[in-house]
Amino acid sequence: MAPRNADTKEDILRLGTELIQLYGYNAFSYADIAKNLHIRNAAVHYHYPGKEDLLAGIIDNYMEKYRQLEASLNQPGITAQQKLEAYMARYTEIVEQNKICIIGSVCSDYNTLPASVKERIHDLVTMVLDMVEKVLLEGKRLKQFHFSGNARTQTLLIMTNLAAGAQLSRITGKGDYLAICKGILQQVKA
Amino acid sequence: MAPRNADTKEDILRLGTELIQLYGYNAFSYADIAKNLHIRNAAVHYHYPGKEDLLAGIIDNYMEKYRQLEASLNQPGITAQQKLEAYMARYTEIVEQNKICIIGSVCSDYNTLPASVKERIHDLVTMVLDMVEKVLLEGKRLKQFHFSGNARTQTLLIMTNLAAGAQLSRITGKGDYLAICKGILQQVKA
DNA sequence: GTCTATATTCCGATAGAC
DNA sequence: GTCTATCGGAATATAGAC
Repeated sequence: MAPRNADTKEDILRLGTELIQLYGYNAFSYADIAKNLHIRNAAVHYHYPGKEDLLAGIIDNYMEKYRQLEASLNQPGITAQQKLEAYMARYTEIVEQNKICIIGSVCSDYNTLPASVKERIHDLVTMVLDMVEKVLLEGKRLKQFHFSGNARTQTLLIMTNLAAGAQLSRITGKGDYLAICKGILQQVKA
Repeated sequence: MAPRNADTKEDILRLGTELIQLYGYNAFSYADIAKNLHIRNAAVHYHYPGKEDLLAGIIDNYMEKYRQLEASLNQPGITAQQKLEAYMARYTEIVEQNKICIIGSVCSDYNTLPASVKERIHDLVTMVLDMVEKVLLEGKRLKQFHFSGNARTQTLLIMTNLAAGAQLSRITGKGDYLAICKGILQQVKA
């Protein structure tokens, strides 16, 4: 009666996320997941009927994690700089594991994805950009940040630095990524 | 005696490049190329025995194009800003065709590629970064550019803005990419 | 240099038993 | 919820004729 492993679905989600970040959406298969979790191909299909369902689940889960991070940062006493650094730390963790962020990874395949998944990706990107923009605006208002131009543009500059910085570090090494992080903070420092 | 089409190899290279930039390395097949060029699967294998050979050729060709661009810019009377804008224009052309740059595209699959291809990608990235850094240094020396921090870091910031900017524009629209371009020039303007 | 034909492997997916 | 078994299709790749 009790399932052999009640968390299989969660395990698939976690592993799928990892495989996308390490090898890309089109480079891993249900067989890879089955092998790693010591279950059969069919069991994966039970939880996620199609690969696109799995991708949708992974993106939803990624959004949820971001929402949790934002909630945990919305506490009195946390400065805008600390919030920005917390967002940056997400990318740093990724880089340290030789991964890239989900968005950058699926972007190569974006034009091959069904509309429903594209929408989810769009929602995820919009959400993250809005979160960071809010932090930049807060920092500027409290004189903790300084930047010319509007907050939206500065957000775009920072997030593209981080996303492609993670990608680049895979090719040229982590040093470049760290230089980028320093450069970002330098630019907005009051 | 004369081949039906002496430029088949060139056509394959051009189309392969396009498919990588539009759909990603793992999302297109030799069948796609054959269909589009109205030749057979086997003919593609004749010119490029394996898909990795094709990828290697595409990267080599991409490097050559960059070398040509740099050579065409190394003429008296061309300002550093004009050079930088010429490099940026490459990305803008890509964005207008809903493509992303080769490097960003293959980065998702990087960990699945053979060492020989990884080295080529590394060489390409190194070359492009060096080219842009040279332009930034020249601009600073001639007081055409202003930026704090070293030229290498500024190069990393700019190139990650462009690479991920192209990726992002696929998801949120070209407006964000254009804002990024304006932001880049704003940052280095003397 | 391109073709036909085919080999092999893998992939995503499903039916039906347990 | 997981299994065995299997299907249809697509991918990479090669042999050999023209």
